[in-house]
Amino acid sequence: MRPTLQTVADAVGVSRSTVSNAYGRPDQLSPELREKIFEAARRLGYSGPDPMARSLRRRQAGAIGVLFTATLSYAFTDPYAVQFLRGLAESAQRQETGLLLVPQSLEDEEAAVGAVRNAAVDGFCVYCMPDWHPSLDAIQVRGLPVVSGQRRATDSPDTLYVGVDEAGSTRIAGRHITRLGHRRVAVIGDYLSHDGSTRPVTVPTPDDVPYFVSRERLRGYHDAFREAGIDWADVAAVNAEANSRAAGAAAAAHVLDRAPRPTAVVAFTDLLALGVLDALAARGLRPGHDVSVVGFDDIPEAAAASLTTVRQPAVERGRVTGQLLLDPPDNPAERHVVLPTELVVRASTGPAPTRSE
Amino acid sequence: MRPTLQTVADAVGVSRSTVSNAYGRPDQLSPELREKIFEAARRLGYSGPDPMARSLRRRQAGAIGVLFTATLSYAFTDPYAVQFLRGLAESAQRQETGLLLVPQSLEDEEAAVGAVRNAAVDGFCVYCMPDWHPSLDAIQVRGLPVVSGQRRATDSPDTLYVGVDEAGSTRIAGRHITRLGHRRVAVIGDYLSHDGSTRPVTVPTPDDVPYFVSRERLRGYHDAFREAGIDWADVAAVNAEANSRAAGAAAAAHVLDRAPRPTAVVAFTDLLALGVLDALAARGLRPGHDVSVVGFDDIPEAAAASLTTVRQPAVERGRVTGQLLLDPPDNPAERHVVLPTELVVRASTGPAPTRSE
DNA sequence: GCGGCGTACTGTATCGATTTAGAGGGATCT
DNA sequence: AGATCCCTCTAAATCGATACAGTACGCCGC
Repeated sequence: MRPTLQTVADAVGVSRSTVSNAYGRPDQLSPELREKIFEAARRLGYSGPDPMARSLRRRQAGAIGVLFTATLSYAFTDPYAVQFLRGLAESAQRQETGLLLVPQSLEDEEAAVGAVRNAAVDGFCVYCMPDWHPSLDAIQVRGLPVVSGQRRATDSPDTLYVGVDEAGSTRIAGRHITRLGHRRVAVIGDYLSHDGSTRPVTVPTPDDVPYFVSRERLRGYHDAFREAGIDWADVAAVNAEANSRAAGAAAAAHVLDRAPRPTAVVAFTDLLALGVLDALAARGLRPGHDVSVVGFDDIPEAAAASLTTVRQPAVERGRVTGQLLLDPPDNPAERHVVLPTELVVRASTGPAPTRSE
Repeated sequence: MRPTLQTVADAVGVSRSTVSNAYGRPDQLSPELREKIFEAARRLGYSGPDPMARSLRRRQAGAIGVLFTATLSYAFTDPYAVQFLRGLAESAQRQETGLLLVPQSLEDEEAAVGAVRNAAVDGFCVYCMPDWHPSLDAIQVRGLPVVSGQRRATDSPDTLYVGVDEAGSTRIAGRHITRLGHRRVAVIGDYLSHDGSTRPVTVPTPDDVPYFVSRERLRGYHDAFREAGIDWADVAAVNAEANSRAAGAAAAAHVLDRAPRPTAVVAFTDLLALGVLDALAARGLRPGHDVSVVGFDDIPEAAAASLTTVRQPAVERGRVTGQLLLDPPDNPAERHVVLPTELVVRASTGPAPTRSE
């Protein structure tokens, strides 16, 4: 049988409490006794208080849960997500806390909810989940601190928020496009529709989009385009089945190969925008010349590809998320952090071509 | 006070056990009663059995711990690590298990050991830790299943292993280099010396290297070079302070800027090799022409950079690791998995230049 | 009418620690 | 000498659940 506190206590001839104190509160006993206890522990092969028992008793898990869309494995293929996690990990490490990646799936919602309910964590970080996903409700019920980068109408007012002004950012990006003279534009985004296939969709108004981030980003573009007198009905919208380069390219095909080709394509993420660039390259079209392209995030690859994009502080966002989660401030003002963004203009955007085709 | 099993049991008028069964063993009670219990739970805001209490009682945590060198955040900057994690995550998800990233640090070993001791997990995956790190011993003491990609003399024979034939792989890469006629070669690797700065080091024999993977990779090159009649004392070795592109470039500077410039540089990872390519570019030297470069891993960026490298199955390695961890086979033969590697020859290697400088 | 059996549920011990109040005893102060 | 205090250490309650043995009860067959 594996040794427990009791085993060690008996061996040394002290009480269980004293052994516990030896590990957790060195000031509660004499250094000699403490050393004697450690000695016995070593001899018996006792590796310190059992983490689960300790968690139960102290009512804290020493980990924060991170939710991700789609398969857990997907999280690692998005450079933006990776950066975000980096920041989060930094904060966590400072507090001797681990990161528990909670497997989430879009297909098997039951399993996803189960994972949330069973996660031994002190708080959750919601990274990117569509509004309708039941895991979000399951999290609420757990009653733990939650930091989210998105908002839903049904969210508890306790939910902490760390994000950016999504709509404001894309509004500025949209104005950049319209000032360059573009009037035939297309939008490519994930979660534009509830059904996740790559195909053109009709989005009567941004309010219809079922995922916060996409909704807000669309709203910004919608507003900017309207300001410039563009009829929303003329703006092509294509849903991408995933936030990946390949899906971006596939979505781009739907707008690039059709009669009046748009002169500008705005994408909701850099990964999608890079896919659009791939699609342009495949057709011999010059980015920023024949077709302007805008992304979002400013991942490292964006600079290399000369992609105009909205920069948001990925690592910082993760870091702040971690801080809020591990030590939630009481002051309501501090519970809602909006980080700055910046439009980074590169070569992928340029004046609208004067004559088409 | 938050509701517990007891609260719900009292509300419905049944025993605690029955409520527990309602969640964990639906076959133990009538569907009607089960529904009644869930109804009450919902009404009371009970979100299901407490994960920590459940973990304690069932003696299983529902998570596996992943250790990484250096700061936890570093894990995400290495594409190879990301791929590995992807595979691991896939296996874990299949068993409804989460991944707990256990913060490890090289500076604060105390904290690192503490993190290992406190991790509520069912097993550990050792990804890349220098042999001397005390966390490795701490893991042994925990007595949980461990899958490692490395071997130490002091490792318990129970340790599961998933890896590749490191020395065999670099031996083949080394022969590739010597067959191309290279005789002045340099080696760049991390953990070549115990002290982690970027600088030339003297490594009398591969056995002196304090980290399994580096030791084995060095051994392969050592053997290949000796086969070709190269004097080991003439092989320049440079330690890289980290497994990063920047460190690779910095290390390369030490060999490229010195009198008889090597005609080939072999690096222990693709990340380091990409750094070497950067260093070549900065000096106007042509890879595969003036200087040949070899990496290891075959990360996605390697193909884009035309880097000759050893391909090892990253995702697969993660996947197998997960399987072994969650369901350790009894058969000793299956507890030791060696995955295949392959030398991928690209443009970064070519015949040794006929005359120097 | 009684043994045998299956279903549906209960009671109790247990998982391994932490915490709080407090006991015992020597040193210090008055 | 007596009161006070501090320093160590102990005892008992508690954290929230699960496993297992056991009970109650209805039903079947002979």
